[in-house]
Amino acid sequence: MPELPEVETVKRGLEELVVNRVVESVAFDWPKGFPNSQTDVDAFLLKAEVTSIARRGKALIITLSTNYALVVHLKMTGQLVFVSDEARFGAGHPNDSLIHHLPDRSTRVTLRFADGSALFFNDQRKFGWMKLLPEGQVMDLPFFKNLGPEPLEPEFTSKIFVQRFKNRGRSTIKAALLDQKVLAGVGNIYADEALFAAKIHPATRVADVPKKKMELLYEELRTVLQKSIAAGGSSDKNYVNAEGKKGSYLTFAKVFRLEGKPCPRCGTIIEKIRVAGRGTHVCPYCQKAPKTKVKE
DNA sequence: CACTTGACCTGTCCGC
DNA sequence: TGCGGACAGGTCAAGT
Repeated sequence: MPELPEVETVKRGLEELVVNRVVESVAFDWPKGFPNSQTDVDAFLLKAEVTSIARRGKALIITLSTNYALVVHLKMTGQLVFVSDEARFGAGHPNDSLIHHLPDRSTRVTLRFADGSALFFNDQRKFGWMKLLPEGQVMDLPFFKNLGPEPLEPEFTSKIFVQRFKNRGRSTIKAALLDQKVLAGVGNIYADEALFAAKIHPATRVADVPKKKMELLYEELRTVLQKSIAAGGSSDKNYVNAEGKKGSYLTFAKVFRLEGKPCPRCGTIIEKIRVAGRGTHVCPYCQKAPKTKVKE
């Protein structure tokens, strides 16, 4: 699921909802996704206060007063959902209805706070993970090694963007966009949307994309990511924010999951093909296929 | 090293 | 209705 805009949305929600809360209990039985020992949890998570929330790429970093941090990756179907204590917070809280549904069968870890509220880590497909480790060791996790720059940072210029694709000339532009070593945070939805906006066919070799087009792609990618954050991200299926609510970006999407519908720019029917091993949405007229034919 | 493919899981949808 | 297969927002390891 979550790509940069979705994870950013969750991050902002957690800042509002869980910072300053104190962990009262932890329920977990998922060695693969949350491998920490009970001893670690007791020592560094129990009684800890949540001090801040950060995002790097598609990962969240929840920092604790114990100088440990919880690092969370939601992968395809992960959710971090906060639920208030109905009795304490009163009826009418935005997600009161969730109280009666969570935990559910996809709940892998439950953090209960001292004030009666709770944070649920749900993950239907169990691809996600959460690790508790000293704050100073967070960036040593394999996930953060070689992770590319944040595309929305002000210092991330068009020039740097173009440079990141050096040595990737023979891969398709879509595969390169999805490669977290090139850029952090882009996934299947925003790769397709940005390539459509820049009128680049996803199967084009990087070396065959003119510099002008790369510069346009830079602009369009950032625009798409920003618009999605403003819309609270995309909810194709599982994604919800920290209040359990869906994002609305897909109502603005131009090609993603719109195969069979007319292109909003030219009316040609949008096609779904396979590029970089992923389902890929293109307008065959706006995004001219490269000469070297790729299997569809 | 650059690049591609399959594996990791669970659930759903589609065709027979 | 039942069953098999393909597919799903992401990374990894292992292959070429």
